[in-house]
Amino acid sequence: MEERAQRIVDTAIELAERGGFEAVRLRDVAADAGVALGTLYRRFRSKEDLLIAALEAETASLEERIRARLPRGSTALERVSGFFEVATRGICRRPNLARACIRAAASGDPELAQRVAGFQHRVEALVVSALRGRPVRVGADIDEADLAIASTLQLVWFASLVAWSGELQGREAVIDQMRKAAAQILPDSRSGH
Amino acid sequence: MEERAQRIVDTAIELAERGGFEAVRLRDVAADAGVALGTLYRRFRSKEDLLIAALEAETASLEERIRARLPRGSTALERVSGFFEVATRGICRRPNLARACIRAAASGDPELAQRVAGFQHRVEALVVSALRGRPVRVGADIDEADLAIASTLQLVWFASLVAWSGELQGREAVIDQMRKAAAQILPDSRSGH
DNA sequence: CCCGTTAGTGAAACGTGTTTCAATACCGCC
DNA sequence: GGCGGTATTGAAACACGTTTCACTAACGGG
Repeated sequence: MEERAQRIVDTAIELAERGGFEAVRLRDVAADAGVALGTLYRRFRSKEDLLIAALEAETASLEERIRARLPRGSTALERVSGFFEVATRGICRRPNLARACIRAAASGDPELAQRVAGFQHRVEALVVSALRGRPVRVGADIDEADLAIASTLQLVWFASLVAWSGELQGREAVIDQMRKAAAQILPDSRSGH
Repeated sequence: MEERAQRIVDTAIELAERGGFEAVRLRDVAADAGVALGTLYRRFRSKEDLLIAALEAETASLEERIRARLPRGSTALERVSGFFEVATRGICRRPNLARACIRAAASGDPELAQRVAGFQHRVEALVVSALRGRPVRVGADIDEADLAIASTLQLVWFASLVAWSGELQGREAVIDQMRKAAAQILPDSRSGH
């Protein structure tokens, strides 16, 4: 991404951190980033597009931190629960930003669906990594059963984060829900490996 | 709900059916319902509020139809899968309306969270009904384990519908995902009852 | 160095969600 | 029937996402 687009995204992240979705006023983003409104719209089709770009940037950094130290634990359940705990805390650390990105991701805009799918696949890869206890790349050949488990858990996480973003439940409830879901889904036979 | 509010919601549903979220222009809703814009805003705090009311109305009618003939099947898995198939088809029958309601439900507005939670609890009750093979009221005393299963499946369904509403996947993929998730979660020992 | 093309700018305009307000209609009560 | 209070109306105004456009700056090839 060119420097200009990067600066726009950074500005959007700053504003979102401060005041959430509504605080990301595109006139302000453009002004703060030092570009004209038209330039912003040349790079990003919509506010949601911009916030998905922010989500991607944040995901990349979060992913890096998580991959650096994969959750330890002797069973798949412990590792998967650990992953979701770390990931949830990481996301909820900046609640306004998170809410803004989640809202953009849940907007249901078909133009953005592929990008949101990319995010989901990255989460799935991280879940599979935790399942197996060793890193797995996005797009690598993944066992069908593992992928099915990861896919379901990722959906639960997403829905749970939407509920969190509406203040229907707290951060700990999300973590708890993921622990429960993981316990329900993971076959015990998988505990060792 | 008074007749006036009801008429506003009905009008919103009509417009949403025809053209989705954006087609529900509140000026048009007010005009078509024969009330002033201010009157609409006295009853509904926002566009999302109005669409959640539409969701509630639609849910009530869908719920009635589903309760009328609970999915048959000798195992919990069959019944639960059957429920989600019927429910998904019922919702996807009017895709524009469904997308509009889903978008409102996913907006993450704390003002509406309780109402969205109400919807989720109704779905949970229906899932538990399918699990047990007999009707369960909303708010009834429900076994903790059953509720945990229903809660997880309901979250998967919601997230899957969000993906559908973004045209990331088709209606059949949602049904398939629910079948898979149910198979993952339901303990085999529960098959009989 | 000039030229054509592309990116960027500034400002205005449009659409739609939302708010506001003065004027009016309605309705129960004395 | 008059009165007070509340609901409704009509219209305007505001905020912000989005589009448009005429103008200018930058830049790479001849």
